[in-house]
Amino acid sequence: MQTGLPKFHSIFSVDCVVFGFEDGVLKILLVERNEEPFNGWWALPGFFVQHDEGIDYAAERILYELTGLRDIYMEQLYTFGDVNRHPEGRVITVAYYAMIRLSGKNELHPTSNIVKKAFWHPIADLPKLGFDHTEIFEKSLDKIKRKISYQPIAFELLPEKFTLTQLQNVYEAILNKKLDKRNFRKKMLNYGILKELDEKQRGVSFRAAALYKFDRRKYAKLFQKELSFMKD
Amino acid sequence: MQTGLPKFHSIFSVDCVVFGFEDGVLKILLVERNEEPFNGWWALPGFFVQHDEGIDYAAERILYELTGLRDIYMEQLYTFGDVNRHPEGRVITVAYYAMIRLSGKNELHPTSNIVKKAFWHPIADLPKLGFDHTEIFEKSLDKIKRKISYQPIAFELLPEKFTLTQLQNVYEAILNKKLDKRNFRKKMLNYGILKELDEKQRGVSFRAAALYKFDRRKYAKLFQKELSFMKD
DNA sequence: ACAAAAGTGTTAGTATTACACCCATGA
DNA sequence: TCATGGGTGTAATACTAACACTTTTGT
Repeated sequence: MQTGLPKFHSIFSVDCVVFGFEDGVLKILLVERNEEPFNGWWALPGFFVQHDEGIDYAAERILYELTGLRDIYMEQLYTFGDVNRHPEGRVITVAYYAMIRLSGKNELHPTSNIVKKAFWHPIADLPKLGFDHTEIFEKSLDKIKRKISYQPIAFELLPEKFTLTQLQNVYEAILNKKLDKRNFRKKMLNYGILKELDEKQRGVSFRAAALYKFDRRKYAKLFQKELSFMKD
Repeated sequence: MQTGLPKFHSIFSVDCVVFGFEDGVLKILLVERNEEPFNGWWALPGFFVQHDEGIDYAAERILYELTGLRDIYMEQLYTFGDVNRHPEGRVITVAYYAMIRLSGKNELHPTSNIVKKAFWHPIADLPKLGFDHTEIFEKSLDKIKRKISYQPIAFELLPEKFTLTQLQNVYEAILNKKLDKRNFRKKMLNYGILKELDEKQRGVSFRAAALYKFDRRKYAKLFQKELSFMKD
């Protein structure tokens, strides 16, 4: 390294909070660590950033290596830089949050042996996590609670085609409160960003619900990038 | 450094977007650099983080050294980590935004010679800045535009005692649009977080306006940390 | 026929918008 | 007395919140 740059360097990492929605329950992805420190503990998927890769890219790479997941919605959350957050030295971490459609069985295939396995865990009763990962998770949850009210991120957790009840369930899981069914539907449909399909739900033992798609084109047109969802 | 930490290290820095409000105009703090790269250019105040200091602390220290400012409202904004954002090597930067009361003449006293001087510049016609600082500034402006609608950050830019018109001017400067005077006042007073003082504005050559204070106590009580300001 | 979830409207209350004139003060 | 900004109210509209029953379907 050259000229004016200082001699003291630091290590930095990324950690990912990956949200998934399954069985009406909001979950995040955890890994069981296979390395010191916190060997055998559960933690968020995360690892060191290479010297020659951008941090956004690193976040995607690391998530892929630790879980086999790729091409999912991901945003930077916050950077945690307390001096003592890593027991073995100064490591600054850039946290990301991500959302994924859990379609039945997404198999998780870590390709790295720094973790023993990866698995989904409901956010309701998270165990104690290694490092400051509990704090990171909490911050990510706050973030999506706010974000879901002005950006259409709920759709990232649902399959392409979904029912209004499923959509409401996502909102309820993230906001952690019940919403009124009639008001919810009225509001959602009013935005004009859902397209009702000719298709109906299949394989249920009761009245089949109409299926909808999120209409990205209409969304982009109507609100150039933003809208006010769900004050409820 | 020990055990499992990798050999590749990186350098990181903090950069600060400091907002001030003066003569009805929103300004940010710039420095004239006295070092390569971008020697002689204007840029955001920023510098490298020490190996043994937390990043929040580093942000405060660096702002103080480059400007003489201390104890001001400051929040982390975003981390910029493209590989090539710094021309001399890999430098990841954590950006902060800050707000300060500009009471007449805040003298700026850099105590470090890595900058020639520090000065306030209106955001309306910012020059080209060094590094990716223009991008950082834009992100910070987006952030406060949003934040001012749900957190009482406008008060950070005003003196302890202010008039409703001054407060409205802050909103207008940040949102970059005119607001209706009657509606603004009604709304603000309705929140119940302003305390009207017995005092009036002095030294003006027209009808003196009533002075108000932001009532932090009431604010904290009413809304445990949040409220919805100004959809206007 | 029954269990389970889908689907549907109205009303009351609250918040938002648009809009224009008189008032108090210092020069 | 004039110039300057301070201060004020109302009506129309849009949004939010609360609330319960009928319909459809598969078993």
